[in-house]
Amino acid sequence: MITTENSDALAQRLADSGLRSTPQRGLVYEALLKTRDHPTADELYVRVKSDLPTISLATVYNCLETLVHCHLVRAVNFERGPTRYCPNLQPHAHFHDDDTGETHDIDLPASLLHQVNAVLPGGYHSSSIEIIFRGKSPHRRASATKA
Amino acid sequence: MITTENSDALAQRLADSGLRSTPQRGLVYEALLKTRDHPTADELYVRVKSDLPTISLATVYNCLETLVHCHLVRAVNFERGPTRYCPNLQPHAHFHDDDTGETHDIDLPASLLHQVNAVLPGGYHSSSIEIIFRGKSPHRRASATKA
DNA sequence: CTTGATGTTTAGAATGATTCTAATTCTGTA
DNA sequence: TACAGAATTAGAATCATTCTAAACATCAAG
Repeated sequence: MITTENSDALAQRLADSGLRSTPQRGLVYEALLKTRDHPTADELYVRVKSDLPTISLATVYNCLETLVHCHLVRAVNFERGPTRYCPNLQPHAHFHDDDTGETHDIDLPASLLHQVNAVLPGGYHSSSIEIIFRGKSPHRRASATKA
Repeated sequence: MITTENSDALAQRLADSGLRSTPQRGLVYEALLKTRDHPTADELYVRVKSDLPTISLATVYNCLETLVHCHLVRAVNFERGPTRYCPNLQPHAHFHDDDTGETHDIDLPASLLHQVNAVLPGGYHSSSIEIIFRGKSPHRRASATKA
């Protein structure tokens, strides 16, 4: 599963960001490519440890951060930090402003939800759909307000 | 902002679930309705404390869990638990199987992403879109596999 | 109106993922 | 070879959340 292609891609992407190619980074990436599941840092740590017993959990975290930064890997965890709550029960998406950290509600027409739901292959039944945007929102004032 | 309507709705929903209406639950709900932001449990704790100084953080968590359970409040935090990583760079959504805990990739046509993006009001610019489904997926085998 | 049974709240301890720190090791280049 | 910056490491620290056990409140039955 680890191919010269993948190794090269990794080395190339790292170089693009001015970063070094290291065994640890290679192994973490390799371990990730080897499976179709969505492992946690801890699970990867266990898997990589058999090849490189001296690797530390912190390094696995570091490598993952690097891989995400190089756009070779996607972090499938949506919000870092504490859970937030809202009393808005209408179907809506959330927009996270990268600059201010604010979360805004975005109304979602029912028709769009149907269309999104329609991409599910047969046999899948969703009880909820969560849509999160991330980016820049229009500022009302010069200074940022909270959350 | 706290109206008889809201109080009644709360009492009603609680009753529907066989739960009691308590000052703590009322205050947490009220505090949540009072603002359009998306407060954390900790922020709500601070706000509610001025009305009921003896309330504890654990109670705020409990009340929020109750409100979510009664469908009066939505928890805007997507994944509890550790971050997961995937090397699939194609645009795709994630489907969380409620039964097995597995995460499956769902392909997303570019056209759908454009449509989703189109719901953003003017001035919003998203750099990423995350779509998470939750529900039941078709089982291949009788027993569940991991993650 | 007493007595349970059960539901709630509370403070503080425990958990668990992640990040930080400071020391060590490595690598590429002068 | 030797230095500077990058990377790794182990372990401590952080922080949101959950757990625990005890105290409290409330309702229904006698």
